[in-house]
Amino acid sequence: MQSYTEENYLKIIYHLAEKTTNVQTNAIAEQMQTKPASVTDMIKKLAEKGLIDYVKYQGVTLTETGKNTAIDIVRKHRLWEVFLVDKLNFKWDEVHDVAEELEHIKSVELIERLDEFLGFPRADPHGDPIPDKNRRFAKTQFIKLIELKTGDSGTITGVSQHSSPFLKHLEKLGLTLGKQIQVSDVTDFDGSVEIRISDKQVNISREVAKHILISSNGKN
Amino acid sequence: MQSYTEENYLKIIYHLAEKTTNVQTNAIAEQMQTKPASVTDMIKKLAEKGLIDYVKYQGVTLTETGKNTAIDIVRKHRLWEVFLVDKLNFKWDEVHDVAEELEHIKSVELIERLDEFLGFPRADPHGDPIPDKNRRFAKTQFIKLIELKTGDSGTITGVSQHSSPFLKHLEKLGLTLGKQIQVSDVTDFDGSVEIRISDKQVNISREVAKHILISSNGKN
DNA sequence: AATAATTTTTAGATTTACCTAAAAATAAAA
DNA sequence: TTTTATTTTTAGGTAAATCTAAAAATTATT
Repeated sequence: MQSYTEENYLKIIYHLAEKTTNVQTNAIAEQMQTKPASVTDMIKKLAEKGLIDYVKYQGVTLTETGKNTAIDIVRKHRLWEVFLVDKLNFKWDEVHDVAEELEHIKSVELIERLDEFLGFPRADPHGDPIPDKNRRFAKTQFIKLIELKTGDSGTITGVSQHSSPFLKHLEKLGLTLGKQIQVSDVTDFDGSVEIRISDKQVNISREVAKHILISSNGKN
Repeated sequence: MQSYTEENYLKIIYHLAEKTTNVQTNAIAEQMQTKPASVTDMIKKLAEKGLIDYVKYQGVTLTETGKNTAIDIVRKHRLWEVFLVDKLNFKWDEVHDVAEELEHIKSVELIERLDEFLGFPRADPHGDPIPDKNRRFAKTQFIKLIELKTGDSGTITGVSQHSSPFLKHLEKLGLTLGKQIQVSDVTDFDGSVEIRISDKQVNISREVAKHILISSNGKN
């Protein structure tokens, strides 16, 4: 049985491990909004509990057990987000903080029933995949909007940034999940992308385009 | 902003205060499953924060602020119980522990939307009243089944014991909320009560009858 | 009212998750 | 390959919530 804090460490290590194999102390500290010294304390403890492998100065990796725990938390977080949006009519930019709390509720039964109640959703309101109860993720084939060439089209199926300002911005532009888009131009000057969506033309910055995930309908 | 633990203290003091005006250290300790010495520490802290009035050796009472906080927690607890039973098909004897965790989720918006989603229920699955967002309880007029005389009838509208064995027992006997009953006999010997429910006769012990709450249809 | 029993508080420790400041190890630059 | 910069760890300490054991206050009993 882990504490709230331990669970947060595992979750953060899990997410960091999606980018780098050996997760560093400073990276964890930044995500946890704490100091590196505190992280060292905690990772020692997690290592003792067999949740991570830890070699001094070399960063950490999750053990099987640690990874399972992390995936369970991710699953809970995303299911609660679906609940908040689908059932309680929260907007996609309002759900993160609440889900951050709800993800620590311990009952297994609760999550299985919630999953069923929600119709076994495979993605959360931001398009992130929801692992099933056996911790298996549906295969998803995302491509970043920024990687599309002029003429390419696809469907918006996710975002890789969950900050409220970013999501509100997308919403204002009509760039929500499920929308069909086509790249009509890529500006040489600043790399901003001109896209067609529902017969309108919108221009988005490179920075925005980097965080929109597209399931491609194939090139041109 | 209170900690999880502080909230539990306030909630427990609130419930104890329904029976006695000055809530004693030992009583709190028992409910909190902790030691009196720990309680003394905590009530000092709560008193400093202005959540309770505390005179050494004289027990505590909730201040206005403390009471409000406690009612908010009770409201959350009961709304979540309704959610678990009505939406996720939990049984009434399975919801307490999970609701005990859920009641500490902080978002006000969440609770208001949950309340609406559930259709603004006025009682939880055990018949306990749910305060509205202004902390007002619906007036309820309960009478204990044990207080009914032979011939009296009424509707089961609550229970004053939430333990799983007790609730399972009631369910087996068909004594669930909303059921119409009539007292057909009270045994002199052991005080057990014979009742008629849906044309069946069931006999319940004094102990059980004490914890069933009836909204009376008037005497005889 | 004096004694006994109970309740409550104090004193001093422990554990968890933090912190700062300084030392040690590793990585990058001259 | 030294020197410098960065990262990480150690050492020592703090605050929250708990504990045990003993002292003090209150309540009950003779």
